[in-house]
Amino acid sequence: MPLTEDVVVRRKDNRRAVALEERLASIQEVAGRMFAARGFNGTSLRDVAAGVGLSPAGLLHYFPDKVALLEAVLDARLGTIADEFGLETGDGETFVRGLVAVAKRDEAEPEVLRLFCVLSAEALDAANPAHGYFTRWFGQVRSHLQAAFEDLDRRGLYCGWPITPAQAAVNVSALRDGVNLQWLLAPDEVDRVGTIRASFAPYVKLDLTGQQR
Amino acid sequence: MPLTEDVVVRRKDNRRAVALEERLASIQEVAGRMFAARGFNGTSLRDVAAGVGLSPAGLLHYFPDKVALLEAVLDARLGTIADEFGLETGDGETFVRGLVAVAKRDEAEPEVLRLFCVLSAEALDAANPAHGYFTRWFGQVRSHLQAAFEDLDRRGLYCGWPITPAQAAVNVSALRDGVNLQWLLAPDEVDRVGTIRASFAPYVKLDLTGQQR
DNA sequence: GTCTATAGCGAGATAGAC
DNA sequence: GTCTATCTCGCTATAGAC
Repeated sequence: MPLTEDVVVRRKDNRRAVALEERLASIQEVAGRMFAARGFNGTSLRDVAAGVGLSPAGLLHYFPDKVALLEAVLDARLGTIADEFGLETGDGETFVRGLVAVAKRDEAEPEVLRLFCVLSAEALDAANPAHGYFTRWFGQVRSHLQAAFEDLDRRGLYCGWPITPAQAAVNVSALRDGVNLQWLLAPDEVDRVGTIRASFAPYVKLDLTGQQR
Repeated sequence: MPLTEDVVVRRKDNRRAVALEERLASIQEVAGRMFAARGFNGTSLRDVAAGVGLSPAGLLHYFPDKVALLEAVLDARLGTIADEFGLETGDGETFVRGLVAVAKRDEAEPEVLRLFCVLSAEALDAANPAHGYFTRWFGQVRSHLQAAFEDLDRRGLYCGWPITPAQAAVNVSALRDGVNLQWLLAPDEVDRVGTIRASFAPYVKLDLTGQQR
């Protein structure tokens, strides 16, 4: 009976595929933590391999080289954030509330913030493999934020004039990045979430003090 | 005549001392440029040595090791900024105007901004030799800014309430750092100086549009 | 799929000649 | 004061056994 054989084979393949996915995910997580702590340049394949219980050569079975590993980490971490909080809906209010919620949640795992801070600074060098990635990312954050403010303006919920939505987008996103850096260096002296939440106040008629999610 | 001999010797020593100072300064400048471009971890002593026309061993005649070189660079670059624009006077208005002037001037040489961005992100790692340096630096910027706002408040020139001078200090300094990062990645899309100047508007009754210095 | 072994490079730092 | 030579180390990546 060829049908049965087919099914068995497919199940086996599925199990294998799932195991592979899990392996890839756990490598990415370990690598992400280490990149966050010591940067991309400061982290060796040996470190990552040891952290995941493999030899360096064993690790390179899953990712052809170090840059591929970096790209996988960035895609996994940043890609998730974007669609996790409904940040792609085009609804300005949802977007703004989503940003505050993300800010709150990130406080629980500062490694993601560090990853972001460290890698984006390293990526200032045009020769860095993540340079294009971060240029694109910052541009997207700005333009999404601008679109959100414009959407709110259409609904009479934007109160920032004469500051334009475009300028407000720069202000809010820059303040966010800057306060991350300061908070990571001195968590006790900086109220990160409060600062981020308050940064919307001059521009948006929304009560952001409540608990979402 | 012992007097004459003494003078000759002292002149010689002076010439030597001056030459040494110049050598040290030029090494610091080259190292600063390279640290700004590729970070501390990403820059090798060989690179710096080549840039200044020495062998690696020759370079280490002037600085005992790589960390000493980093500290010299930081002291030279950041130490200068502080007293250059009267940022230590205790006069709030001078301080605020000085910050705007520094922002304007830095635009001409982005390497300093890059140096700052890259090294401060690397320094998030507690094991980084500049970790303490940057923790201190950010703290000082915040407290100086807070003192400036408090001074202006005493003179009736602070209009930020209910936002406290301390919160305003976090907001302004964080926005500054964040906009630096964004501007370095996309200079054409971000109006850095305008953003920094405008960041004071909600807090301070000063006309900052004019040209100082 | 994971290993050992190793090639090949570049790093930081030292020793000692000149 | 600056060099050459060298030590020792850690890194990325490859080759090939199991």
